[in-house]
Amino acid sequence: MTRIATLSETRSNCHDCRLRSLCLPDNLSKEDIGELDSIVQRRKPVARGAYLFQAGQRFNSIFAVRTGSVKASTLLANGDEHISGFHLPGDVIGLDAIVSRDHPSTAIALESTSVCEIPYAELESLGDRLPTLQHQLVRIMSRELLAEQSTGHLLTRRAAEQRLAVVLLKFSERFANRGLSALRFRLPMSRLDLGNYLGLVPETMSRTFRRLEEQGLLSIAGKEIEIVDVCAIKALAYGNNEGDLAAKA
Amino acid sequence: MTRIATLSETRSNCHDCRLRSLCLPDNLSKEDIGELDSIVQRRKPVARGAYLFQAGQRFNSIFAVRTGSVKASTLLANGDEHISGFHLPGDVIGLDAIVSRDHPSTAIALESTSVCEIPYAELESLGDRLPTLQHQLVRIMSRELLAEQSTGHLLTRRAAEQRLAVVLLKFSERFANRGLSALRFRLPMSRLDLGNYLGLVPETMSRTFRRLEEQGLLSIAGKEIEIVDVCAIKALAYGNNEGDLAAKA
DNA sequence: CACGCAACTTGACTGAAATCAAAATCGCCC
DNA sequence: GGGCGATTTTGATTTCAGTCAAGTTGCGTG
Repeated sequence: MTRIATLSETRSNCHDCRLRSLCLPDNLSKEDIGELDSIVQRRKPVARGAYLFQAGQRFNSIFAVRTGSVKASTLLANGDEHISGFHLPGDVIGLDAIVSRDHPSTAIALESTSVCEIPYAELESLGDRLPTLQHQLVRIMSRELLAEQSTGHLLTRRAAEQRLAVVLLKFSERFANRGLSALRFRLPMSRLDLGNYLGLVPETMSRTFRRLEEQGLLSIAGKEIEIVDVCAIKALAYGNNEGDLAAKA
Repeated sequence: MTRIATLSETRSNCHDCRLRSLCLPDNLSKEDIGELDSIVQRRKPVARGAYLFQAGQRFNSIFAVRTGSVKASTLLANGDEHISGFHLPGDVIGLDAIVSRDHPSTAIALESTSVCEIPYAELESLGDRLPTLQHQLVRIMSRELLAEQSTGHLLTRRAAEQRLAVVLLKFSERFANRGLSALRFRLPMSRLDLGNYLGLVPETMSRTFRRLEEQGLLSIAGKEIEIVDVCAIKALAYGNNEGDLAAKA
């Protein structure tokens, strides 16, 4: 099974970055992008399992994912792990730490991952001088708010099939936003982790994926997913009709 | 049963507003607050059931709740209502509309409610001139992000008692943040609406409240709630130990 | 390549929340 | 105060995801 979904390598400057329209440079003039460029630190790729930052760590920077993927994880008081999100290239991580000045969760690379690190104090200062940049930051935060609300909605649904259908459609859309196939993609996280995020145990994840495949909605090979019957998946996800939350996040 | 929890009337300017530290004026100098004041529109109280804005409506303003309470509601494709949040005095509403330029949900007053309306274009312009104001807006958005993540976490829990325990503790904390009793408060929303938010049907809400009361954790009179055994509620909410997410949102 | 561990699958069983149905209560308006 | 509609409660039953137990597969490391 060959690899279906791949993000091509992004360039080493914001102006030429393929993910520009999802990230801070969007809406900025060429000159302003140049200024932003000067504060962005392009970190070397980190290996799978590496931490970008840890919960409780002092907040200094936000991070834009360039390649790879990241999960946001919290260690609960009872020793369990809770996964609160998955970040793809183009996502900006760490915005939740701005208010409290420390990171509420740990960011762990799901595969080899490269990020742009943007020191927040410098971003803040630059934003004071470049209003468009500051506005773009606010827009990105608004976008993240919407995404979190959408997750909240999905998690009020009890049915495992529905939860899975919604999250697959959300991934589908996120991949499409990045120029990849909406119908065939590779999920970077384990079934276990995805289940943790969805509030479903591994047994249920296994059964639910299998049911969706047997019903002809999906075709699955390991982590490779093909959405076979988009209409049926959407009907399952949202009730009798398409769209609604999908159009927002 | 007399009314236990009440927010006193806020003053008609930002500087003297009791909710200042939860809202945009926080961290601003007296002069800057004066400038903010000049763009804030203090709307007359609206009646219970009134809309502050509707889903799909063009985004022009954000709203700070001064008195009363508001639910955020979305009409789903299948005709059902989904409730995505409850806003108390000091909360800033509408931040999720910044990116898409239209409101994703409808804001409905749960009781007589007054808000300060802040036209966003004016706020944006003022923020360009007053960096501290813009930074405060970003902090408020970061706070909202945290709160949404916390909701997401609660909703991965399957047990109705745990969901209810967590949400009561969150309300408890929010009331405490506003100078009210953390242990005795009146919930402004119906059991139906709270259940919708939690993904629990009315029957389960009824049973779960009753169980928590029978077990001695709560004392309930209609919408008035008293948390009787804080330790037991926290143990129920978070497993064997206190704190963790509670400390963040 | 072999081994060990983590991830995943499968089957049987259980229990909690949803569903269904109906009754009771509450709040609002005339 | 009465009526009506919405909300809430109560009881019986069903459903489905979690738990328990064990087996299988995949991946990474030496």
